[in-house]
Amino acid sequence: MKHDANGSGRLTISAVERETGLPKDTLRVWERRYGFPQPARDEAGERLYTQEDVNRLRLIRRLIDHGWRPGKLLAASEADLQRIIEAERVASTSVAPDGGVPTDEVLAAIRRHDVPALRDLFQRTLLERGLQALVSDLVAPLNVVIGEAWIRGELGVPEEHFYTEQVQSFLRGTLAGYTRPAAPPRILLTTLPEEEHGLGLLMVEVMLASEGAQCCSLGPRMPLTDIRTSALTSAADIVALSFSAAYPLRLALAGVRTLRDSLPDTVDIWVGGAGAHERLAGIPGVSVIGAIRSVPDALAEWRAARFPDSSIVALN
Amino acid sequence: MKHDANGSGRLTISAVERETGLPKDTLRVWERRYGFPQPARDEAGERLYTQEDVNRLRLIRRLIDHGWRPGKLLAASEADLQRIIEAERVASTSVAPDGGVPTDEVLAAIRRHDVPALRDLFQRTLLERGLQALVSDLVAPLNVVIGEAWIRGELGVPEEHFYTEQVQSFLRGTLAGYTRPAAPPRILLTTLPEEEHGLGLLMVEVMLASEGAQCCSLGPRMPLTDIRTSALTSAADIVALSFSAAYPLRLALAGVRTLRDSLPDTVDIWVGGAGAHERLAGIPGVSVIGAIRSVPDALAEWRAARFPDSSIVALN
DNA sequence: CCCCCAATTTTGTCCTGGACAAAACCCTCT
DNA sequence: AGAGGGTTTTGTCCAGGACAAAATTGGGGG
Repeated sequence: MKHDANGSGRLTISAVERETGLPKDTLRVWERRYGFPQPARDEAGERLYTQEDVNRLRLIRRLIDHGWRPGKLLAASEADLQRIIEAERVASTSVAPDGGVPTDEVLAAIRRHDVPALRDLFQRTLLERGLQALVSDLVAPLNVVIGEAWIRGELGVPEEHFYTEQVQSFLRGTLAGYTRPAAPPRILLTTLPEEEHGLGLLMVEVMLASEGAQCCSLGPRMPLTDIRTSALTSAADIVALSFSAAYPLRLALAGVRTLRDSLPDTVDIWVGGAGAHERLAGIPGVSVIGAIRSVPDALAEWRAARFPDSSIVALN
Repeated sequence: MKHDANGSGRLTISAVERETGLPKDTLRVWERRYGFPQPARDEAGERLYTQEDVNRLRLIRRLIDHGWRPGKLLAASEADLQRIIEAERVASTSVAPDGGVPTDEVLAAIRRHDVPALRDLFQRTLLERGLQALVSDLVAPLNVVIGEAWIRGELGVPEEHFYTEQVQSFLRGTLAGYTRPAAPPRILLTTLPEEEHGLGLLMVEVMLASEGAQCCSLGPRMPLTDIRTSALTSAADIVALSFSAAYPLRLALAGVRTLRDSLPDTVDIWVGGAGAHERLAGIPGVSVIGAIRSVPDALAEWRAARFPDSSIVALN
């Protein structure tokens, strides 16, 4: 059992895996193929990375997530990397149209870790425009803006976590204080095991709950077999899954197909999020929710189909 | 790039790592040494584990976390394991005196995925006994009970997720609606990257916030260097870390030591949770919070030391 | 011109089997 | 009973080879 922390401030390979999210195997194969990083070794021949290595690896990882190829990045000099970052900055700022969202104000608050400022913004938006608008017109665009700021290096990991945490707290809090007469459908919300982002799920839950649906969220990272049993025991009408953009389409297709086959036809499957590709809609019994704002429509449609004459539909 | 999901329902080694939390290296060395698990192989010679394997590995992991030795467990027959579980049951039921916690009622509600029942219970407890008692006298014991029930096979993964999700929602909701005049200290809450359980963190946040401290939670899984920068930019007085029982002491020691070294002496470090071993208290400038109920005392102590004559202390 | 399909390169993950240090355990001696 | 020292257990690391999936490139054909 080797230890991680080491008086000299050097990091072992597992510490680097932890800090960067890059698997050990990948770190070793990069070293073998591209000569970077090239860590020192301790007496036992084990790798010792510098903090410098870690910083650069994080940057490289960010750029890979944004479509750059590892080979390029690992062969790149420091100057090359700076040029690439500059290119990214230009590309993203020209694309993002912030429709009425106080982008700079929010980014500043996040950088300051300013809890009250964020909560005020959410609270104000909630009171002025309502819960659904808060989610679809403020939180959803903010997510995009923040993702982009992160790529440009203007926000770090903790800032992103901080933001996510604040949004989740606020939405959950609002949800908790908000009860309506329960109406069909019963909806089970979760993500597949590789998907650990729970914010999208919560946003959907808010949209659904504010229409009176009975939501039961299992949180993220649920194994397929467990989703199945859970849907059956909770007598769910709909299973809602959320996919982030980073989720590989192939895995999503495979997972949703398997789930579809293992659930009765009476249970619908809804998929949403940036990673919910159109092709998922090709599977019978699976609906793709294109944008968060269209959740209420999808719900109304479901109700109209199942309870054509009921007042349930009129509820909304 | 091998894929995880596989039509036949078999799992690759990385899928098993994900499902059980056991590193690939460990899975391979167990196979080599103890002959379990002994997965089939695909055409390429890669391991394919069964769902059965995963279930047993999960159980074994739980028992290791409870102090059993891997060698025993991996050599054990199915009957041996049952006997060990039985021993655990006896030990746990005799130790855990459920002081007024409606254990059976809660377990039944969880099995039914009964959202209203759980919320009612929390709401009732909140109104009758207050927020801090809700956390320390209901949620904390329930966590133990549910962990034990899981070991005995009476609850599955989705049930545990469901419970966690409901508790988190309720606590966050209550917290969101609860504002007090902000007082020192400023506290940064998070967990180290290997620790993904955020419930303990939230419980601490509730205890602290209800004493008027300024909490800033980053959620779980924060890299060490980011904790450092974040603590500095948010001018935190205290960094609070949570460790579950499964967290290896060695890693906790190493992580906390590194963090301690990288933060100024004016910033205290508090560690709590079932994995917060006494030995962590040996590091100067690190306090171990033994039980969730002692959080308010620790806070009062901090205030008394920093603001001996201030009314801040009297606030509580 | 664009779209689709096949060949090629890139890239991440898996494999084996050996090694070793830290942790846990066990035994003895005070 | 507690401290100290030896032994066993256990998790993590290494090298370097292999290979399949993804991404890219290079044609044709509509």
